[in-house]
Amino acid sequence: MRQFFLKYKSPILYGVSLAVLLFLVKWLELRFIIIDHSLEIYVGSIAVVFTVLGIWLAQKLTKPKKETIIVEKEVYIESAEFIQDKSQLEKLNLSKREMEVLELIAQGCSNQEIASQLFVSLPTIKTHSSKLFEKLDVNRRTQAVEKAKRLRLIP
Amino acid sequence: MRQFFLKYKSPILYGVSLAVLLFLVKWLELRFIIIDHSLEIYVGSIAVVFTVLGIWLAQKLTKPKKETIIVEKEVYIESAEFIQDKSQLEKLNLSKREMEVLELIAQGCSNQEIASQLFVSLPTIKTHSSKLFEKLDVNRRTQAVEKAKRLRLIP
DNA sequence: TTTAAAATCATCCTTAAGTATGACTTCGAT
DNA sequence: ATCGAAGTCATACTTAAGGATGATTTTAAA
Repeated sequence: MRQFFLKYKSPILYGVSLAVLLFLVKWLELRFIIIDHSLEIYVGSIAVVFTVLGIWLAQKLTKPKKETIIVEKEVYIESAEFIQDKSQLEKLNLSKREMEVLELIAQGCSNQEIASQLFVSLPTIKTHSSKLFEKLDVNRRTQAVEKAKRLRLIP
Repeated sequence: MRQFFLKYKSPILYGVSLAVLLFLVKWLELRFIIIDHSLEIYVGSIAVVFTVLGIWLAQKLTKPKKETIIVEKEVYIESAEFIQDKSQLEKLNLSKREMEVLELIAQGCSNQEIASQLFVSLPTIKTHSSKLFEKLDVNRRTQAVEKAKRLRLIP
């Protein structure tokens, strides 16, 4: 019994409301029909009552309108590819040549090998690496590699 | 003029609708009042019309329900966890001490620093690193680090 | 066009790194 | 108990790396 009521709650309420209203209408009809010139009041009341009923019905029956608010949530994904940290690169102000030398150092090349690969002399590479170490605030190539990887300058 | 209409669209529409309805009511009043026993139809029509009006009003006036949608924004980070390649480790047959030295080399430590950290002498570290390089088939610490990372011996 | 940064090369010097070899100890496995 | 691997330390030597300084040339920007 209770379950039945709960299940058909809305239709029952609507039915009861309608019955009450119709009774009210009939009663009003009897009351006001005998009083001349009061039809306007009667009709106005009906209008108001049924407008309210309509509003109530609409709120009961229609699905609530939705307004979407988009919130961005950061999801961390481990990536196979390497993404260079451009901001760090700017901060450190490494020149193109210094960056090349850094990459070759990271690959395990000796200064002589780097010099050969870049078609310059050994002292040139020494100068580059010295300035590189200064900018990275290190004093050994292994430290430079470790720091560069940590700062995401190289893979 | 057009802007004014757009701004007050809803109130204007409501006003017009109301005027039309009242006119309709008046007209119906005149039509039906002379026909006896048709008051019920008249009142019923009024009820239906204003119920519909109520529904329409409710839908116009109800505030939309806010719904938050979380959008995932991808942020790339380097892999959090490191998985050591045990099979490679076995193949290379690196001793415990050699592995420790390798890790410290990768961190950018000098031989002297490694010696101090492991509480042994500098020549000992040199011996270890020499054997390490031999096993890794390299001849510089930077190459050792590069190869060890490539073989997934160290992060 | 001038100027500053980048890139090049050089020299001198110091230190770190790497190679080779030998010796000693410890410890687990045969 | 013996053997070998691992670990330790030492010496001597060679080479690479790093630091300091100066000079020249390119190149890009003010």
